[in-house]
Amino acid sequence: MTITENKNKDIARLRKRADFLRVQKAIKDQQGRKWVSKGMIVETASNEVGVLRVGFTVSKRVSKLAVTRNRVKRRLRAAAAEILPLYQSQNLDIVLIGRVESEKRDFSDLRNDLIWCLKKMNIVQDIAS
RNA sequence: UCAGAAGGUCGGGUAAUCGAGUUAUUAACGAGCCUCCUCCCGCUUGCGGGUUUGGGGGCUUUUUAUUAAUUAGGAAAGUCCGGGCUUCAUGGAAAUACGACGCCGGGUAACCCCCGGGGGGCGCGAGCCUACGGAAAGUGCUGCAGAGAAUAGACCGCUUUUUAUUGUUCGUGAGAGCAGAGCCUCCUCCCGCUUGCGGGUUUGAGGGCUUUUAAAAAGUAAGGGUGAGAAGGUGCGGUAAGAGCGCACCGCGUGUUUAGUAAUAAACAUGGCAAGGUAAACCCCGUCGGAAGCAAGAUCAAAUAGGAGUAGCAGAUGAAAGUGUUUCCCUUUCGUUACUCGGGUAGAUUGCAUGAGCAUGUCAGUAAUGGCACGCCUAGAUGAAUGAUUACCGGCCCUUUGGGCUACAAAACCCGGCUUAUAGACCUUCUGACAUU
Repeated sequence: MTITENKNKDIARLRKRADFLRVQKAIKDQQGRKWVSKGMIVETASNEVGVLRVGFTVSKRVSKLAVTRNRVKRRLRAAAAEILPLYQSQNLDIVLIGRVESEKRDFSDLRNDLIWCLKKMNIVQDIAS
């Protein structure tokens, strides 16, 4: 409703291959964290930018069809757009990795998967309604 | 009505909430440039200048916001052909390799594409399929079956000759009994004259052989059988049986004429007739072909390494390069002097959306297509937008208070094609069968 809420909607995106590789390396070095749920895999690592950034990875392992991969990516993006603005102040890089179930899973379950993963990694202490 | 054939169109819709890219408009804050007034300085006193003061106007632009428009395909796919575009090269001659293509004519920027025609094959038909030059240039391969599979071949069968054997009846069988016809021979009979020989539409009697079967030799490629394929097909003649051995028609080869731009077709004449298939096996013949690709390339540029470009001069006996390879000719470079300055990775910008473009009309053409007129601008991303969620509606199917299905598949420099995938819906023309009038 207010101006501040509108500003919070905009989440920075990870777009360079180097950024993705940095998150992977952080997890390998025990600096970052990774949690697997039925609908997606969530990887996190802290960054120096000071704001929350998110990236999406859907490989050909999910589906050989480009149509399906695009749809999975869009659903993940829609879920992230609903949840992540609430935690925008944390300086984290988050990578969401699509799975085979991501396409057919109910959208509400997909949303709960994201919250559950974040909670398990102690990023979110209280589940906001 | 049912079953088909050809061509074409479409391939979900509405609403609500939330959201993305591009373009344009407007506004705000900031930045840059230009300009006017003011201010300051100089002396040439109406001109020049400004690290200066204050204000106005215009243009460009980052970010944010508002509003509006627009945003996946018929195949966007496979990346199989043909081009545009870009860079590297770019001289002449000869030999040779590699690849693609292959009936004829036309269309096109071009094609392995399209259209029209011809030949061949399939279908009752509408129509469909066709990699469709050469197998008497050579080499290779050719399973199984079959007597024989490529300088053909004799298994069965048919025919002739020779040898051996019998047909029928009875009998389980071994075997026993018994006939007819033909031919040969001896005796008899008759005739002739050469008087012991010759002959017989003749009489009678006896004996032997064949007809039945088997074997051998020879002939035979018509028949059976095998096969995808067995030396053209059908009929008549012919023959011991057969055979293009002869003839007629069909097929095939050759030649001529006619029709056609041509592929080819038809007619006539002529040859008795060539010897399996495979060239999507090598190959032969003919035609064509530089290479790499938007991660091409261009611009701006943190970093890193030391050169890069232009012009002049010199030039050997040598080395290298000249785009498939080799050879020859030819050319250039490798040296030095002078001048100039950037270089180029990460990253950014560009290439990047007006094009062999689309729609309508008209004219030419059987058509593909082309000419003309008028109108339109229609995705442009780059970890990659073109959507997410919910509800309702629509369509099809079923066992119908309900359930199921709703496809294939997403631009990545751009066009022209091909190929493959596709739930379902619709339109036009045509064919066959049945029924009714």
